[in-house]
Amino acid sequence: MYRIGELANRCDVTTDTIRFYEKSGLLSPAARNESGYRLYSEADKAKVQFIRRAKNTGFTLQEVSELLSIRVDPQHHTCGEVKTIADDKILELEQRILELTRFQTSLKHLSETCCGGNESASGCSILDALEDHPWT
Amino acid sequence: MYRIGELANRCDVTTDTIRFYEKSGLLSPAARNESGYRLYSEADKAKVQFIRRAKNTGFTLQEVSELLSIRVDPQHHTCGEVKTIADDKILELEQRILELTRFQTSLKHLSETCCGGNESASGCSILDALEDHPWT
DNA sequence: CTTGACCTTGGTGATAACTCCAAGGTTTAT
DNA sequence: ATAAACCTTGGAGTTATCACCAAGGTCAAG
Repeated sequence: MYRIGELANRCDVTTDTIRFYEKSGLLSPAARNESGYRLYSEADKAKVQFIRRAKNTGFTLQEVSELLSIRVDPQHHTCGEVKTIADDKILELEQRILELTRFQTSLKHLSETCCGGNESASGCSILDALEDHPWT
Repeated sequence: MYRIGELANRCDVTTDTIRFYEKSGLLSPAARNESGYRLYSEADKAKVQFIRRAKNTGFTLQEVSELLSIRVDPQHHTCGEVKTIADDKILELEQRILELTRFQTSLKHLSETCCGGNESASGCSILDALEDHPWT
């Protein structure tokens, strides 16, 4: 069992962040010791790391909460619900990945057509690159 | 030339958002009419749409500003600079796409192993799926 | 048994990216 | 010529996601 500081260290967040996640209902300590210190388990650590990853991929904390709620109370979720939530998110990610890829393609085009030298960048506009390769 | 309301409509944002972008230095109207109304060109429309797309792919407005500055003042940017900025963003996008893909793979695994029926979802946890297919 | 590093709660502050409002001027359709 | 629909500036409010601070309790080391 970790205390809050050690958990924070291992997950590369601050103690404030962990308390904030608790206040937001995403995470509660596995236990408290006699003097009220929060104590966390390995599962809690996995949960924090999950939250960070999900956040980095663009989910809001509320969406993360929705994802996590599947575990918190499995009695009140059916497999059908789980599948629906997961499949929704999969599609959402599909879209995001597509958009990111298109953006990246445009930037690659820009980079390739840019001479890269010391000349003024008059012909090297991001918008020009995007106009040549429209996104829709 | 559009007035602000029409530009907003065409770009699917509010007039407040456009004024906010102006205040943030991302966009200024091509002109003003005699009574002070903002007037926008097609290029301005392209710019707003660029901002929205970039934002959707996870860039902050500050980063968008950095990208746009290439066009705003091409005299003071060399092709070398443009290439550097673009290549940086390309790498960044590469990372984000990777992470999104990993997340998606995990969700797909969850969805596949989930029976999808009316049973309680006791065995169908996102975290379990992630533990089976660790991300690092 | 004191010092320093940790923990507690409760509250305020910070930043991004809007969003809404008020008081008033402008345009347009009937 | 007037009502509806638009525009102006300036400023205040909102939501998400934390970061920081104060006043005090806890614990291990020297």
